[in-house]
Amino acid sequence: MAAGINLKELAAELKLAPSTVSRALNDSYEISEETKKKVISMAEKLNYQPNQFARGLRENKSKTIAVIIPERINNFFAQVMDGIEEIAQDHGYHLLVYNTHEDVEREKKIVNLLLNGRADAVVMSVSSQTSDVSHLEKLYNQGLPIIFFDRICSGIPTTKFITNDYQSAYDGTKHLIQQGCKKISFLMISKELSITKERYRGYSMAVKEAGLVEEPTFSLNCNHCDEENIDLIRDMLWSENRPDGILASVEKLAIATYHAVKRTKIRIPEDLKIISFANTTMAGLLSPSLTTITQPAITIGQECAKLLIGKLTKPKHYELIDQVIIIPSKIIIRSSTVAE
Amino acid sequence: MAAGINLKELAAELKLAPSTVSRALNDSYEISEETKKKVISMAEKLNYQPNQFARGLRENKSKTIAVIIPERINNFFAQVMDGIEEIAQDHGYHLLVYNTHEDVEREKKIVNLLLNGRADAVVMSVSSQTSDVSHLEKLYNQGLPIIFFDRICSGIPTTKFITNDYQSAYDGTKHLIQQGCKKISFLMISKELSITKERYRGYSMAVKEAGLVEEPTFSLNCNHCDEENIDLIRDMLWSENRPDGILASVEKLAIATYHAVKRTKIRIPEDLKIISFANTTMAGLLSPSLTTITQPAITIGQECAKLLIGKLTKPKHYELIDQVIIIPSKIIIRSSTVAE
DNA sequence: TTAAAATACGGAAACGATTGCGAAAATAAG
DNA sequence: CTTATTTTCGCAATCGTTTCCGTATTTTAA
Repeated sequence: MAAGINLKELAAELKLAPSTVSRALNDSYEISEETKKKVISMAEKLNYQPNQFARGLRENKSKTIAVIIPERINNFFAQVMDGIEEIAQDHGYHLLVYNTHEDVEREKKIVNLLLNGRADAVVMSVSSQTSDVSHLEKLYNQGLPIIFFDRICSGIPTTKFITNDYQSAYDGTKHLIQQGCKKISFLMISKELSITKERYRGYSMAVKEAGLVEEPTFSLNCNHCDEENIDLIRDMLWSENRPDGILASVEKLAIATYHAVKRTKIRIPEDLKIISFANTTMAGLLSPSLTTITQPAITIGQECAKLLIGKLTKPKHYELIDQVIIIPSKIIIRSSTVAE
Repeated sequence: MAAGINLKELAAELKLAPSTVSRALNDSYEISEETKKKVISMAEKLNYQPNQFARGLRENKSKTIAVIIPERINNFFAQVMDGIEEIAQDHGYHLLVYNTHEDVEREKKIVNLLLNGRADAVVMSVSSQTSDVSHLEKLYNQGLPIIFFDRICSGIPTTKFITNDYQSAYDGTKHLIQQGCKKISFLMISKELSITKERYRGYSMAVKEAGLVEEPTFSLNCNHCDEENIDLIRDMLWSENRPDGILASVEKLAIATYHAVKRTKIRIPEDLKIISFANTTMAGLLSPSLTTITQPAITIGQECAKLLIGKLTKPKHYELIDQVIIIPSKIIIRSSTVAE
């Protein structure tokens, strides 16, 4: 256990007071250049690393951001985190990452663990089960800066980053209609989710505008069990009045649809066209390749981190005002919606 | 900024000494049951949260594990992290996550940041560029428990978790041979990586045993740029003496191969068979579906965390001895290696 | 009844960094 | 040469816990 050297020992080595050494390392104007150089070189030589507990206790800052996501095996969230991490690393911030597995109870536990100063701020996307938000209010009321992305929580007055969910769902649905779809199904994982509501609005509007009927059975509320979802979708595809187009509001439901279709004789895109919100790099390799609404995930992560770190480092210049910032998605048309 | 209450304030509220309250909350034998109850109920009422900096400073423990991975947009690493997190959460540990992006310089910086007690232990998989391991030795010499998984670092005398890389590569190659392949290519991302060496050994052995020639040009050393990899593979597939089988040592190279094949008239599996180490859930949906060597990622994560937390909480019962623990992979045969 | 031991709690010193304040030493001004 | 000012640095308090002591009270043993 070759524990690192501490400030007092370093000071003793230099025959200086700890306060002087501290100031020298923090580049205080009170210390001469000469002394600073000596201190810094000695610190490097002895590989001095300031104890972050002592510093945190004194400054009440952890230089850490907590990121809470509902699932990890998902390119969208992975990309967002890469974006957050990039900016965070640039500013010397560390990332504490938590996966709620779409479970609101886990989410509550995790949020409670964040009440003791372990993180200076929180970036999160709520679980699909989250409707009661009292745990998030508690966090907010503690004064901890918090930002939501994608699956936002409108009840908390802070800044949120999303994509143009309404518009892109509208555009995606319209694309299906232009390709000849008459009976379009909307696949979702939870009615509670902000993204579900917005994307459904866009879908619904496009359907209405086209004068099509919106069958209630076409709005399929799936869950987080892949196998069950496949069965649900397959049942819908086997039914008398089956859809000829699908808008999947999340990637996993498009994947489930592909699996479901494999168990039928339905052909994509001839019998069924499908478009999905998705960030997978494999969209182009599926059979047929999947038309996607792709979210600017990395950018979202970067913007979240920029704003949050701005708020943490220059509180006077940055304000987490109650607003929703929209970064548009891109529709990438592939074979799953276009008959050859 | 409704800051939480601290121990002293809680003690004042209870008209007790801070030391007594601390002991009561930590269930010390020195405190009467009656007092304990009072203290605990008051602590809950006032929502007291012990300051983790003060505690960390005093105990020199952060209850945090650092996880360092080379990429995040990768199901294998995502699953490993889910496994680690599951066990960590059960034991009250938090996860600090870092992505090196396969960049050894970033890896060094990150490792250096971990020298100040921010984490109690480290779980990592090295970057593909890592050959000099002095930064990891420094970490080890500091006495910080460290465990490697998958891409291990044999120079550090600690416990490592891997899958049966040699055996599964051998089996995978043999499977290709049984399916009629005569000219098998081995795709890798870095010669330095432990997994590359082992998987290559298995491949090479199977090729030799079958009496086949191992063309030097068939061992393709790719990099981390997807586009370049696609070009490299396509060039190989366009060459006079092109392979009729491919063993991809990592998932992204199988994906790159599929992309490359799309730009040729080569048919899978008729003209080219392919098997790959991969953990994607979409293997079955690719066209044709991809035969994979799938690693027990979640289990690997769980085992890493179990051992590490055991070492941290009961140092006498757990030892991070210099050994490699093997958890076998599973070969899942799909259409990419089997002619119909 | 008295000494010894167990019980229950308080006081104060750590842990390692930062920083307000004061005091030397060096320099400038008169 | 004296006084004022600046530069440079040390002392000590502080952040919130935990824990080593010490002490008062109660219980047990003799």
